[in-house]
Amino acid sequence: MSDIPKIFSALSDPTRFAIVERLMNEGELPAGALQAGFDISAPAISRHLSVLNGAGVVNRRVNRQQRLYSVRPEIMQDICSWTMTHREFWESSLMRLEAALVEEMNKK
Amino acid sequence: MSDIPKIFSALSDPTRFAIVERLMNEGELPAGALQAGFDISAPAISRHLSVLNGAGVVNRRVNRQQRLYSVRPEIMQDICSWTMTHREFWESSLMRLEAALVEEMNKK
DNA sequence: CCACAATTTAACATTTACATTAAATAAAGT
DNA sequence: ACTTTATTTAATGTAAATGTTAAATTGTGG
Repeated sequence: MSDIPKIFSALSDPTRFAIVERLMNEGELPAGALQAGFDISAPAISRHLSVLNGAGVVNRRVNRQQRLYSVRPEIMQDICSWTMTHREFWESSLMRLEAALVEEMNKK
Repeated sequence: MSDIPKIFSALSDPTRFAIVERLMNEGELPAGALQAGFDISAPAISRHLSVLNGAGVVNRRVNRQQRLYSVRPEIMQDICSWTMTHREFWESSLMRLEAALVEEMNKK
């Protein structure tokens, strides 16, 4: 299994989170296209991309003088799977909360 | 919707991640019980719990001189929901990857 | 009220994260 | 070869995170 805290660390920065969302919505993009839209320097974006790559969140591909980045879908599946391993906990907890709310309503 | 990067930030620390997993498996626990098992000082654990609480990941409840902590199930649901909003992206991507693998197999 | 137990806050040191500007690298086009 | 384009690496400063020990807080019980 993959290192979930490391993935979360990569996604904990708002800029990196936005980059990943953009890549999922728009597909593979070069570093330059990602810089546009973030009020931040090119080296800063490059570092963020390097962090994402280091955590296995994105892939890097070279095409001419561009570096194209894309989200590794396995990472999203890993996060989803992690929530699922605790699904019994949170689904039953939420049901108890809902039941407690209904109780409250009936009392008043 | 909730602040996913903030939740990820809270869960990016290995100690905090382990605390949250323990709380989900064992249920509500006092700070002291959480300290045991982590080779770290009580104030450090207290700070980690405060960070988790600040991000809305855990709830704090007072009972006698103990502070009891538990995971807020909504947070797990929020993370799960976030992956689901991008499900089309990652499921189709994974299918393409699998198809490409099958192609490779057939060639050889 | 005093002592104990559980936990947090304060003060401090150290490491890590993130931004910037300037310089380096890589690939193409002229 | 020289210039332009795209991106990264280096050097540096500053802010934030994390750990420690010591002191303060909060609640129980003699």
